[in-house]
Amino acid sequence: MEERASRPTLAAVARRAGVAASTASLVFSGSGPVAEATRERVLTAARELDYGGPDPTARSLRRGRSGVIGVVTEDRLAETFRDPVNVALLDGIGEELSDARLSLLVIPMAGVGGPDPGDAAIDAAILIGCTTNVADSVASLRRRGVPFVGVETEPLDGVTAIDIDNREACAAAARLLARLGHRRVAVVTLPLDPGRRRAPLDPAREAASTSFVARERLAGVRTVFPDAGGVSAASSAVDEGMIAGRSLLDGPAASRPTAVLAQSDLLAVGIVLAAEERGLRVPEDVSVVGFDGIAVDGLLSRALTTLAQPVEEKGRAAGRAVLAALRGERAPDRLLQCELRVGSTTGPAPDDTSFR
Amino acid sequence: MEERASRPTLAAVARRAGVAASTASLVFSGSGPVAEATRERVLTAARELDYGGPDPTARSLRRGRSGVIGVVTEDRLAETFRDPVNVALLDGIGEELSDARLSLLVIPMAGVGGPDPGDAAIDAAILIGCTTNVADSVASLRRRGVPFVGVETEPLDGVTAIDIDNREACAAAARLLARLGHRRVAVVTLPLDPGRRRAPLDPAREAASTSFVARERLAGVRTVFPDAGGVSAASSAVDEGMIAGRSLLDGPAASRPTAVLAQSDLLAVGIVLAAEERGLRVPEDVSVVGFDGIAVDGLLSRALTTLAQPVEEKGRAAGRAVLAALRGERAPDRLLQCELRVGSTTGPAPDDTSFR
DNA sequence: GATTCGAGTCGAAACGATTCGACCCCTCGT
DNA sequence: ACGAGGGGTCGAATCGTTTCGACTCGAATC
Repeated sequence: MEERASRPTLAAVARRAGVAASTASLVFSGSGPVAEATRERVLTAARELDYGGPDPTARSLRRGRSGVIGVVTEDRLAETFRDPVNVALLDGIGEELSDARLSLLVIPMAGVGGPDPGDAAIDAAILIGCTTNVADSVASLRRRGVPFVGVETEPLDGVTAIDIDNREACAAAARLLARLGHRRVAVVTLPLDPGRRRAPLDPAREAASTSFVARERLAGVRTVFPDAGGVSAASSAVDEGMIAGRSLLDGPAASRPTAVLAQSDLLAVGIVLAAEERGLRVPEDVSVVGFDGIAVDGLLSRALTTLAQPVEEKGRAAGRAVLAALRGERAPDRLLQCELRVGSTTGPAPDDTSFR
Repeated sequence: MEERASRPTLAAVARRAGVAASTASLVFSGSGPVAEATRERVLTAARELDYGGPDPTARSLRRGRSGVIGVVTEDRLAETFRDPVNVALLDGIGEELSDARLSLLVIPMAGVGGPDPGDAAIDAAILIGCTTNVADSVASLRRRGVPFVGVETEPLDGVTAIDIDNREACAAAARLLARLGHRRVAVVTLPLDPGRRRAPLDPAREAASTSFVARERLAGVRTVFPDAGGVSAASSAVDEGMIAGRSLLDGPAASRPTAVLAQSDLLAVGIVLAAEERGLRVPEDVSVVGFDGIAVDGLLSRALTTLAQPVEEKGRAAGRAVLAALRGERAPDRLLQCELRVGSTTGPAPDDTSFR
């Protein structure tokens, strides 16, 4: 394979067709009048030289647009696709964008060793799943003058925010548990900061947390259970949920939480598994609530009580917002509501002798 | 927002720092010696002007590389993410690529109204899930001189092929059914051609099919059941499977197939549902086999008999191959094996009065 | 003390297109 | 018949870098 035998250029095609490069350009871009005969001649020359059309990079440089929308994700590429929430989100975004003939560039967030979001040739960007370390990416995009929208990021100046009502959703779940008689509830949070440390919650860590989503969801629970404690996980995954579940469910029944609110369904599944591992029955001994409403049926043989978020609608909204940003407009913020979907992992609080 | 207030350029930074643009370039690219004092001066100037680093497009144009790998998929963007096989594949690809600091550009295949694969600024490409209409994309990439690898595409000249052994896998499933006494088996194929027509199989259509995967899988079945007929689906989806299932399972028991081999798990699920809809028991009245080995547990309350393919390994292999292609090398072809995973949707053929 | 060497810097030439203004010539209107 | 208008074409400038060869200057070499 003669790999890099230089490809023909527009200039070469023009020369062969006996026209100026500018005229040949007109033929391919379609902007501007060209005589039918000339067009024919240029197209023929292109075919003869096996010219595949204008070079995208050169075209982008000159035009100032690349036709690519960046999707900045928190994790490494590999992990982005492993989370069903991200996938559903991308699905929604893609739906809006493919109509506009735009491509989707998946970019890992700044600072994890991958390429800098600013190093990609993109016209606009969407920040998704960027919970812990959004600042670098935002700065990078701003410096580059790339317009962007945020999906569940901290409120950012001049940036359209597409959010779900995390606080109210979690408050609703907490109210359910309160109604069922639970008093000792624990929360398993998403990673709180770039270090992704697994550790018990404490006020200092919470205050220092860079994860807007984790803080909001926690705050929602606290509106009902002001003293709720818990632990933070290192990622949204089943095995992380198990680790967190073990640390919460070990110890005597009198101090054990009777309900656990997980900040993702995957974590929730892990907690259920950890409970079963310990011989605890769900929901008789401990209730578990998840978040997301993704299909976890494959992982769990029962219906998880969860907060179902309209994730595809969120994606579509983000897609529309970034399209607006591209036009220089600013789409209004959105705050989508979740639905509390009661499954079979929640039930009345167990009789608690320590309260008698 | 003053959207397009032109951003500072490298030249502006250089001017401010009192050095030549070429020297400033050296500072950012790191290639070539620069005095510490000069570097400091340039960096300071950059900071003062809020310069975010060299423009990626201009850099790409000059360097001839963009740091982006294209993933060409059959469907529209939106549909790409809806198929769990694609997602798992992307996951595997991303794993290999993120180490190389490359980004992933998802490009819908040529000819569906989206952007042409050649219109994207990519260094190399991977063709995935391109079953029906790969020719245009291949031609486009070739004309552009973009190296690429194919995942389950037709064998292509000079292109590394990452395949699974579709033929042998389907033959193995067919042997299982033969062993169970089945004689009348039908196949539900993936789309056979760009038209994605739903229709009974016939030799002419099969010969004209542009889908390598569909043909191979069908051929595998035919090694055991040379006369197996069936229908083609319009896409790999549960509802398509139901449509296909209905068309196969209507009619008297004597002519009805006793087993159906679907070319994807999603189709298989649809067929099981169609059977149940008709009051047929699976597997007592009809056996169903899928393909892929993805988690369909959420869709079906039983374990599907299926051909599990090593889809993440396939993705990683594709990632490694494209990295090699980027270096101008050609990675060897791979032919990965599938595993016949027997679930509870297959069983002995029903007693068949027409054979007595 | 002349010579070589290399670190550091610079200017100019790509990279491959698009776009703007100028120009030509033919047609149409009056 | 003459000016206006517009379709069609062209040349030149531009987009923002990187890279190549050349040049300078101080230090090391013999």
